[in-house]
Amino acid sequence: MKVLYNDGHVGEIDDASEELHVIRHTAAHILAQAIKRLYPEAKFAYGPATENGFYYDVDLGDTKINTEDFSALEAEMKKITKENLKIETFELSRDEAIKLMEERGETYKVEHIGDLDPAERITFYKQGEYIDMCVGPHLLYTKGVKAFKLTGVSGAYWKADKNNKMLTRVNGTAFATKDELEQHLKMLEEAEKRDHRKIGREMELFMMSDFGPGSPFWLPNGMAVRNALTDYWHEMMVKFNYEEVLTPQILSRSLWETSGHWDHYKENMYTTSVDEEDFAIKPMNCPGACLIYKNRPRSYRDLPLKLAEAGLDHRYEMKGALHGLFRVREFTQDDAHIFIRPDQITEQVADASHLITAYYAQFGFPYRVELSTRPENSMGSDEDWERAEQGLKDALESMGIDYVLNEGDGAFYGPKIDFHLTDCLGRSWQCGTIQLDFQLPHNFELEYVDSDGTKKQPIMIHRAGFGSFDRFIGILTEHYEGKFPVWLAPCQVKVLPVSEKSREYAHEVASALQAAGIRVKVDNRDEKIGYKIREARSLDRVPYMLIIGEKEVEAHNISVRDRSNETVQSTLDAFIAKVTKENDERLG
RNA sequence: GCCCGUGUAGCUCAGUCGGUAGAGCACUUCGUUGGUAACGAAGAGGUCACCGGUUCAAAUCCGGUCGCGGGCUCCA
Repeated sequence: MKVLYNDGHVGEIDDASEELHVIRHTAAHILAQAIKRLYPEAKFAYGPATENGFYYDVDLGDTKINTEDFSALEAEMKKITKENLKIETFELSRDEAIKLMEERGETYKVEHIGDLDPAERITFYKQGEYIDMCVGPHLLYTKGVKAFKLTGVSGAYWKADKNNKMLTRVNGTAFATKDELEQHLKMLEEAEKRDHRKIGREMELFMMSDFGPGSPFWLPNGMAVRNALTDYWHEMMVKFNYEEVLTPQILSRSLWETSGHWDHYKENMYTTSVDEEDFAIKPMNCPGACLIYKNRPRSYRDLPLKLAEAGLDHRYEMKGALHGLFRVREFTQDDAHIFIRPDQITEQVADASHLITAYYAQFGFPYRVELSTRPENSMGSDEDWERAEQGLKDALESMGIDYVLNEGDGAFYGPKIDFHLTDCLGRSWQCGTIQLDFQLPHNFELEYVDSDGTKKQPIMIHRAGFGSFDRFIGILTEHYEGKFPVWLAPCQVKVLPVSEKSREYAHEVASALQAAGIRVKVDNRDEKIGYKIREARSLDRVPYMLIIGEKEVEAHNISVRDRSNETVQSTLDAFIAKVTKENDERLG
């Protein structure tokens, strides 16, 4: 595909994702041009291509745009592509650029020029009457944007700073072809169908109440999933040689002062006062783990000390940020704190990585890994950081894991590895994280006696695999569309008597399943079999239905209908063996 | 917290110009005893989110609060 670079030369790009980026960027300009035609008072801020489309931030004064205006806006954009305007580029000196933008009333662009490095070239793109300051590259003609759609309007702060003015952000997406756009829109529809808030209601997994915004209530079915996931977690903790602990919910202010949370995290913490002393409900589990470490003297022989905690944390999140199970105000982390000697970094980071990748293999999630290194304003010595970063790299390389390096993106207390899983719709979620921490061992004056008898400071690893049980169940719900694998399904087998004549036998069958540790329910209602099947399928999403009628009573067997909607005859014992085996699948 | 939108029965939604509410599903009861994705009938269920204002009269118009949705910001 041919593109126009900002020095005026026409180049060729052949990478599909780069092409898409240019198409979307040009679409953003076409959007701005259309906005300017319909709203002449509009002033433009930024209008980039993004991962999923493009947007333009615009100041419309007191005018409001909403989705009802989109058809007019899209029609104007369509018109601009049909006009097939030639896209041209030119360069101006700083003063000329400011003059041009001032003439056109583009105050945000003028401010932007002021923020640029004085040495930087200032280039413009022009199509018809529309001129935008832009580094490009762009398409050669507006006709090159063949498939686009406006997807929403929202607010966005100028320069993403909440102290600045709120601008109007018009979001859209564009693709190389109409087919690809259609496919994308279908994916969004599919995502809506899988929304865990909708499925959670249908399957009665969890509920929300206005009495506790951002705090899920776990209903019996959701609790069954959660317990199954927790059982799996326990098994993995044993397998990976962790010891499980539980630390208190409410701890004194002085602890949070020591950890630094009182100074740096207080606005997210719920605080209370008892006996004229300040307390806080824990937003994290690490300070508690540090106290356990300090409970007695530690030897170098005790390390690594691997403490796992399914810790319930409370964090005040801004109400606009709350979203189903994905973003809540109380959640249980699958947390762990690993206290190690400096020589154990590589080995223990690799161990934690093995655990996290084992989780993702269990659920069939592909994943990618990012390593974030020392930021500015970090604490600790150059030597510590270098050793820690090298340790993380060595661990990943020893496992043959490819990773993206984010220079300067680490926490102030240490470098970290993030695991981003990809669900069945191609959406990415950061769940697993491994963070090295020099700060808390320092603040809490943690130490161990080394082999030479001297006291040394351990390094702490924070690590989570699911992130939180709550959010992970939300992700799993969408990933499986509620059709959980047998071992996670809230109801594993639903027994459906055809009529009253087979009820007694149905209950016998159910009792046998229950005795075998299988989660089973009987649909006793006075309804026709087709009705019961429909509900078990579409609402409960059960892996197995047992159809029990007079034929089964007589033959003393069962009819098993699975998710493929095939029905087979089986003996009860054979079916119990099959389900039991599937229930143990996670143990492998 | 900010921007935009939104709030009517458990769920999904109608409700015109202001005249104190409707459907389907779910629920209850009765009838039906059925064979692989919705059996029939009847009944019950609502301070129209909440508070205030305008009006003879408010689900409807206005203001505020709260919740929810999509974003921003932040994040497990």
